[in-house]
Amino acid sequence: MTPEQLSGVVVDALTALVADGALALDEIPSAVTVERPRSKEHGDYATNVALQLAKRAGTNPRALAELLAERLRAADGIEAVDVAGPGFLNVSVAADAQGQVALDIVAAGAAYGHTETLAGQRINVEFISANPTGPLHLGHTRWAVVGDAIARVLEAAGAAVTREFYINDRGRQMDLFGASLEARALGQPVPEDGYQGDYVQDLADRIVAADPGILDLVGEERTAAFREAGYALQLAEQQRQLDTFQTHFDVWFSERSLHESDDVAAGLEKLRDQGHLFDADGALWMRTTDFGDDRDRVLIRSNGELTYFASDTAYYVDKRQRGFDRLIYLLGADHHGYVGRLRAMAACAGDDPEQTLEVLIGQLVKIMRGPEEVRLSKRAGEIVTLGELVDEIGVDALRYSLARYPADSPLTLDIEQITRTSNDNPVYYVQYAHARTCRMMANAADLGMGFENSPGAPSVATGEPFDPSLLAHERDGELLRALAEFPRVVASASELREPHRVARYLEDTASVFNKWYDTKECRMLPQGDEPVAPVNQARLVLVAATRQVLVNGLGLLGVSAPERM
RNA sequence: GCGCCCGUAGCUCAACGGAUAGAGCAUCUGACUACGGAUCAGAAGGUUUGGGGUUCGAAUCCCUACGGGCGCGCCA
Repeated sequence: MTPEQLSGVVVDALTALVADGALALDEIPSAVTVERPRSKEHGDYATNVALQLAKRAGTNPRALAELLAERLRAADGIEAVDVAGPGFLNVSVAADAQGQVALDIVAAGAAYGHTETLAGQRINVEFISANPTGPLHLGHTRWAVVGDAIARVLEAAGAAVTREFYINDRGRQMDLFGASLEARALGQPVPEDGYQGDYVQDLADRIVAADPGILDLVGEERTAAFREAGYALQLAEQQRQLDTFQTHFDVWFSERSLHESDDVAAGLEKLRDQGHLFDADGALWMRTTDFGDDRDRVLIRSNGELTYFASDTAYYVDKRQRGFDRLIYLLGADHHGYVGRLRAMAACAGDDPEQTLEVLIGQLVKIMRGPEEVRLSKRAGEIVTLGELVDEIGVDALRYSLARYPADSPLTLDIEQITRTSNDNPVYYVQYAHARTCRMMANAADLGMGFENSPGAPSVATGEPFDPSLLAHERDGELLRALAEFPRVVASASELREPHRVARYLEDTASVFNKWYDTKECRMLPQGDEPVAPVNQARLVLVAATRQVLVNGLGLLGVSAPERM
């Protein structure tokens, strides 16, 4: 029995109590909170429903709990119900109802954990969105992992998700980039505020090597040629890096394209229709203060140039016109000042930002090498790049290490620790547990254990179908409860946009599995010359279910699940 | 000055308002003729920064003080 199923049983019991007149409740909830208790003494599942509803029902929590307990004891699949503390209901599930979960998981396969909670929603997730003027760095790396994992989790909850990368390929930074490349190619010092890193020299050399004629150009034409050549190379490099990092975008959206098409004009027109634009001091403004921004914002400067914010506004309108219900932006903490004007801008465009816009602020990452902080200084050209991190740490360990923390908390990573291939790094702990399930299943197959066609079919070795009531050991129950929780973890990770919950859950589940494995009474394979018994077959289904959960969970984080390590 | 984020074990971090605040690392004890030991069992480590409040119940919500990070351009 899964938590969801138990929730349904409790709701049925409430409904029956109200129908019988034993309980006065104006509204019966459609679902109740069911938790996996920390302590084993509190049963398989616990619910606080009596504490939540007592006041509304005009009774005290213990009395309501007793009333409910009596009903629940009579329900199918429930072994025992206790009332504890201020009014918690602690429920023990019958072994066969619990064991059935393993079979359900194996039958669901890759779909296990998927829900329909966000079905029908079209969501755009924009993340990284770097300038194409240099390598992706540590900060981008965190957003690559978190943004992609959020997208995966939203998909698992049934949403239609588009991953989008906004290329800031317009404006002053691009021009500075071109000028920096040109200066390097000519052996001149790079301009004030230009790009300093060694990679600029490398790029300049590659550009000249590919097109020696570029040096014969003059003036702005030459600067622009360097800018465009550098843009192409850097963008391709970013795309290649993200590809090897298992982060794949559906849309690479160029800021320039907004201006080359009519999008900016159309976006401004829409805002004008809504009545939130005005002229002052020779510039065009948006009255974002109408919607809580702390100052109005300029869209067209008095010199006629469009601001970055004008692009962002047009981009927002464009996304909405492409049919997205909800736009999620992942921004670094250094951009949090931008949130207010984004929300106000959405409101100026006639939307309710509460419904259409969601800005997730990610905190910065500090990186250590043992006791030493690895200093990042873009000005001095010292940056830790995505490529370097992948080379040193590996895709799986790097992704996992960044995915297991909430994005809104500052993070310190120790390179020495996460490169260690021991259980210092939880990614190997989870992957090892998965590899172990694979080896066990292979061993079982060697003994003729296994199921043909479907796991409910009679076992090849015993001729008996899976009997869920044989998974009756305390450790079996612990493992089943952990596995049953997965869909709920995925759903909450998607609702809260917190994929780290999946990682924490996987560590917990791997730990429960390892404890189960270490329990002598729970051996899956027969020992010595013993024949294969139905209980061995039942445990094989449990192992197969564990493997499925670990595979599905690692998949949500974009981390591989190797069969051998 | 105003605004946002944060403060939990020695370190890095968990904990949809729930029961005795949990993991890993580091420290100390144990289990290897093993379904893969990259594992498991155990010890020790806490006034959840301080102080008020809200309620059946607060690390979590509100107020406040202190400490840390970041942001407040007709820059991008």
